[in-house]
Amino acid sequence: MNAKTERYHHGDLKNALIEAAIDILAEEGVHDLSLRKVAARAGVSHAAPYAHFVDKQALIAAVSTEGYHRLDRRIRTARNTHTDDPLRMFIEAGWAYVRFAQEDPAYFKITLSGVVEKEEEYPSLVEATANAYQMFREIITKCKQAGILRDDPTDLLATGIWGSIHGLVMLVLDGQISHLVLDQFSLRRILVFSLSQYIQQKVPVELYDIPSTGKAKIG
Amino acid sequence: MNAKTERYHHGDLKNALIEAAIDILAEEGVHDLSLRKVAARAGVSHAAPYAHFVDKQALIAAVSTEGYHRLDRRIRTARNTHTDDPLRMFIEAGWAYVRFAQEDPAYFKITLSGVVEKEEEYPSLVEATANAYQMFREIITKCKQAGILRDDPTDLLATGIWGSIHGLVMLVLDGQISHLVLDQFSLRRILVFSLSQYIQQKVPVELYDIPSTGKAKIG
DNA sequence: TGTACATCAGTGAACGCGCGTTCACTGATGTAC
DNA sequence: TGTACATCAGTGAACGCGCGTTCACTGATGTAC
Repeated sequence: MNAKTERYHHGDLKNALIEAAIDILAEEGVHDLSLRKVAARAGVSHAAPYAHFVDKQALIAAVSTEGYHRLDRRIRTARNTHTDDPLRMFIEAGWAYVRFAQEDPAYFKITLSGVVEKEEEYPSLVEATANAYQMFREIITKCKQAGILRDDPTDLLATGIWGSIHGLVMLVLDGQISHLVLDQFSLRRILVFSLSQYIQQKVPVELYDIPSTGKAKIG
Repeated sequence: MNAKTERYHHGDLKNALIEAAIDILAEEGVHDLSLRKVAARAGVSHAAPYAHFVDKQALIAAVSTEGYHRLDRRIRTARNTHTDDPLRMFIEAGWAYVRFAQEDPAYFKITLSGVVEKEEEYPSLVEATANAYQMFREIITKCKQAGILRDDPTDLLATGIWGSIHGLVMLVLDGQISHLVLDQFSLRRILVFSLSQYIQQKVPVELYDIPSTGKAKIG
């Protein structure tokens, strides 16, 4: 199916439009996202999107769905990287959420800020959100089994922890956290501090540092 | 100064415009807030606001400032009502935040979502945010002294706890929390659960219930 | 108290803009024979 | 392989709309004498 690219007039306008929208979000923000700009960026006339989306809402729903997929993929990667160390898995999963938000604030916000009004009309969006939440639940279950988290109801833990991470991210993105605070404590540090309130054992100091992407190890 | 109402053509258009904006936020949401609607609602022509605000941003900054004042007032009330019971004070302060957001989601969002771009140009807004944060810090300090909270840096505690409450609220307002979860646990219950992660003693069960506004007491 | 003038809050017409959406169309591709 | 037709992705003009902002003005209030 991928080989079909460029087959028709454009080839894969639908996905090109989604990508264009994501680019605009990254470069100009939520308030400058319009169907006309998306079309222009994809190199088609401003009426072309209507061949693929019934209206603007539908495009946004598609963008949001893709956002959940990407977020899901990132957290899943963090989980799979640390299957043998649940504590680390827990923290890196949260950190993946923070990084996703920081790297593309407008995209993160449109994905998670419930801009889509009638969510039930977009089944793939509903599925994407459910999948992401389900994976998050699995991480929590694993941590409960490992004794990292207390044996509280998973949904209660999930909601509290998600809220903790989400709120921290939102406050930072919206410039609500004073520089006086952010100069004292890195975002990573604040995240680990928040998460450690839920953790039933001492968190090793090295987890307070942002993990390097290289493979170098000391010792 | 209050007696001056109705003195001039309108009397107190500046504040009337702020109130009109708040009404529109409550009834129509953030996306339907325009200078023209605000003016119409206040009963003046659409150019009249320019006698009091240099542009739309300035009006929004004033609305946001007033939002911080109201939020501040609510939390302060919760604090003053429970000076002799720090644990309760802590939880009711958080609950005041949640209630404020729930009662007027759009107003809460515009106040806390950093819509105002050049915040430093609006000193009274900066002052309002600083005051609210300062009061929150005081509550936390009091709880540390009472042994309710651990002796971590106040700013770290403040940021973590604020993030916890804020994230929970945002996820609920944006419809991200599944009904399957909200049917199991009330928002109050989730809030107390989140806060109790920070609390260094057992939280009495009755705090899981929403406090009645009446003065009736059992026993 | 009365008149002349200054101040300034609020008016109403006008501006240019970008928006979402529609519609008759064009023209490239796919399909039947 | 070649022709006729159907399909449908993309075009471009047009629509009506509400927006933020400006500007010359009006008319009520405050002030000086």
